[in-house]
Amino acid sequence: MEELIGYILQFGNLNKQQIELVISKGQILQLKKEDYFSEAGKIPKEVGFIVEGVVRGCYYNNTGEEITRCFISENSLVCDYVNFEADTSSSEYLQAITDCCLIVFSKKNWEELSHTIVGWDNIKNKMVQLCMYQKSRKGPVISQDATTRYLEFLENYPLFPNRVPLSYIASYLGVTQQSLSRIRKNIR
Amino acid sequence: MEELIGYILQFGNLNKQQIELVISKGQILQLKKEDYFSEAGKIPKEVGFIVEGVVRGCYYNNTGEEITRCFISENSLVCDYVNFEADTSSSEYLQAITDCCLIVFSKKNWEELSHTIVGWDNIKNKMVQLCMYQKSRKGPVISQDATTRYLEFLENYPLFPNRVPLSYIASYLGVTQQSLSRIRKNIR
DNA sequence: TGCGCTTTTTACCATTTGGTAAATGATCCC
DNA sequence: GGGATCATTTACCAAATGGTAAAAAGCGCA
Repeated sequence: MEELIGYILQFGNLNKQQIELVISKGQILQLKKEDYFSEAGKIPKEVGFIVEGVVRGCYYNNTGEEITRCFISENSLVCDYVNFEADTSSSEYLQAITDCCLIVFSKKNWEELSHTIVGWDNIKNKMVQLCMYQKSRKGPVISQDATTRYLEFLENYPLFPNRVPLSYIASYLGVTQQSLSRIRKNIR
Repeated sequence: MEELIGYILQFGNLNKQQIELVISKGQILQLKKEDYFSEAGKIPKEVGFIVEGVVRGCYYNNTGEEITRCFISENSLVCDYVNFEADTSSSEYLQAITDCCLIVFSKKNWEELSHTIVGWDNIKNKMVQLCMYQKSRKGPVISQDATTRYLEFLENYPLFPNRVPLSYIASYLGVTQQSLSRIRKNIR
């Protein structure tokens, strides 16, 4: 749990008792590679924090193709938060792409923290908003060519090429597998 | 101010007195076409709500090219909110691309609403998070070809081609002006 | 109205990327 | 270990997009 606490304390202060309370509300969840954390068409039921592993956000476009929209790895929240809050159904899947260890909070427990810890809402919203902000900044830039997008991807996620299949990275970058394979070859 | 109040009440309830308080903290701001609402490298000082007009988010990439990252129009918040909250400097410009009428809240006034209206923080955070969420969903999809991106842009922003220059739309969609012009021609 | 300026369109060709298919490489399971 | 399955690379050609340049259209202003 230390990772989670360290993460939270970036956004505000909690005393020992409050930290204990947060810990008591979280549960360990192990996901196997390919397991879903949440699914398109369903209402997200939990907020997660990734202790170990990589999760991707993905959906199927109107031609049935599977598109990877984002990658989320250690020390980050994972949740379709707007739909979690509003009890509305999600439009994407959140899927483990390696074996993962998460700390998860049920909606009930997550809300109880708001009621019992003064200042929790402030911390919570800063966390959520920073996550959303970073997601929008770390993603591939549409006006760059595919090679540049891949090079920037490597800077943002240096370890990923070893951890996740090429096909996921290709769809994330908006190119075909073949093109990405060619780009890799030309870089060397 | 009715537009603003209608917008806010989507996210929670306020009584008449509270509505008056919100109104009293907002100020009208008229922007001329090409004026900046906030600038890269500076700390955002205000939250805005667009009553009339179109604003774009843009920045200069490492080759000095100007990239339009998003469009924001009527009945929407406009603010680099994470940097506004954290008093950190923004990485992009928010620029009026038509004459605009905004209602703006200084940081001081915005924070006073939190202190004086119970439940304001809840409303505020829902507004901000929905804005961030929508921005991430309305944008061009990198895995689609340029024609599809333009067609979806037209669905999301049907009136824009008449209101904003082609060059902004082109950089938003990640294509050159020439390509976008050709795409327009082929669609007809 | 006519001039100068900016925006948009068009044309040409070079380059990048996609689609299809096959070959190679890696992994899993029996 | 061997065979089946999946992931990645390579090749070939077609299609889409970019770069440069010039023409046409639109717009503000005297």
